[in-house]
Amino acid sequence: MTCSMNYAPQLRAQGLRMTPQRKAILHALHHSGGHLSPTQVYELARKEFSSLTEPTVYRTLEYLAEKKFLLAAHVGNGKIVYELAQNQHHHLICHQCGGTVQVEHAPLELLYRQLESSTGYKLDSSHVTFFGLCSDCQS
Amino acid sequence: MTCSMNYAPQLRAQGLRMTPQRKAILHALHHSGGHLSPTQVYELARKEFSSLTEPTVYRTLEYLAEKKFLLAAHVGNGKIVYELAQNQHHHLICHQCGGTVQVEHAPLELLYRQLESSTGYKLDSSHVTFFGLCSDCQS
DNA sequence: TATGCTATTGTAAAAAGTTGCAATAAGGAA
DNA sequence: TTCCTTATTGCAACTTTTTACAATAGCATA
Ligand SMILES: [Mn+2]
Ligand SMILES: [Mn+2]
Ligand SMILES: [Zn+2]
Ligand SMILES: [Zn+2]
Repeated sequence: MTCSMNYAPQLRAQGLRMTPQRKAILHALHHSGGHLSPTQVYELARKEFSSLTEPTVYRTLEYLAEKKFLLAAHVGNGKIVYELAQNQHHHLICHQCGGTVQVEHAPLELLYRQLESSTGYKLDSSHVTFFGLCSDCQS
Repeated sequence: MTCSMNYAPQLRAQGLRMTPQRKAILHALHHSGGHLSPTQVYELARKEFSSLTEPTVYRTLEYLAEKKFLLAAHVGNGKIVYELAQNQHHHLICHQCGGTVQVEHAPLELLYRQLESSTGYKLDSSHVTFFGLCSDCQS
């Protein structure tokens, strides 16, 4: 747990408290780098804080995502995964082999403007998931 | 079950069999019109075929979606819902109140072309989910 | 109509995710 | 340091979803 990451001040700024459970969960997400399922977070974070429980993991992930510290994404099936909210991006997933490609936000800007003006919604700029067949799986 | 719907020939054309379980499941989706969760499908379809079981419902929904008879969508949380694959559309969901708006495919065409040429993927044309705040919830 | 192949289903058990509520502890204030 | 407020957690029970495998039943063929 002696790593550069320290979310305590940012949490406090929004009225949230820093707890050993949250430290362990954020730590797991930080060091894994990519997307983690709640089960994976539970397994990893438990190494930092062994008395961690599942309800806490699910609630924390959902809450921190709502507060914009995390991003939730749907990758394929019906599974939800989380990652630290850092750079803005989207996903393109092959529903054959599961292979994923990151997509920049820039090419979506025009579409977003159109949808916002036609629907009145203010769109989130992160984590849209597209599905398709990768070049290998098209044959 | 005396309604116009008859999927048997289409199923057969792909090597799938028509069973009373599948009839009941398709019937439920047909008459409800919109999106149904697996649990909702289970409850509704059981009225047509009372010995239906959960594993069959989950497997059937996933399989029929894979075979393009159904569309799967993620609406908010981590929940997956299904509907009959008919018209091509996408969804825009308010993550505050849950309100949803259908989005035509046309405005996505340009983006799709760009993503296909930049990634080599062939994109699915159905059921992308965007999130945002509806006009009411922006205040 | 009877037969055979195999797609589909049910069973039973486990895994994953959710809920309500009482107990705990973070962190601001005295 | 101690106290207080209340955000956060653990517990226990429950619901939803998944899995492996043996039994069943579509439907093509004769
Ligand atoms: Mn991502
Ligand atoms: Mn839809
Ligand atoms: Zn692929
Ligand atoms: Zn709203």
